[in-house]
Amino acid sequence: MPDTAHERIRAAIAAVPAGRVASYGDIAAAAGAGSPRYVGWVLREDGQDLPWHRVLRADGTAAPHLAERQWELLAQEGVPAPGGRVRMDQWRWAPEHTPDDDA
DNA sequence: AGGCTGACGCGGC
DNA sequence: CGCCGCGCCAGCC
Repeated sequence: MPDTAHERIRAAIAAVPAGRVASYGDIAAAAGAGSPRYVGWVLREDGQDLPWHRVLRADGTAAPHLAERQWELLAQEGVPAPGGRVRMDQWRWAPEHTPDDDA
């Protein structure tokens, strides 16, 4: 189990299966990052080798400069983004149990 | 040391 | 539907 939030975030993103998506907030929560911004920071620095295209905003939209690329990659996994927006209520990756099962 | 920014999220107007 | 501010963590100026 990674010590730094940086690694936990990378692990959380890598844990998202193909054909499913997760929001920055989901990743942050699953990794215990505390802030969704931290997720974006990690992806910018160390996300080139991660399935970053499976990470979307909470409302199902994507970052402007990556959107075109993101929809393309997601489409290849079978995730459609009609109107530049993925149906989070349908494609959002649902963890089977609570992430921080420390208790 | 202080202040701004960013692949965000949410409430308020 | 849009714009606004605040909180969040870390980095950069």
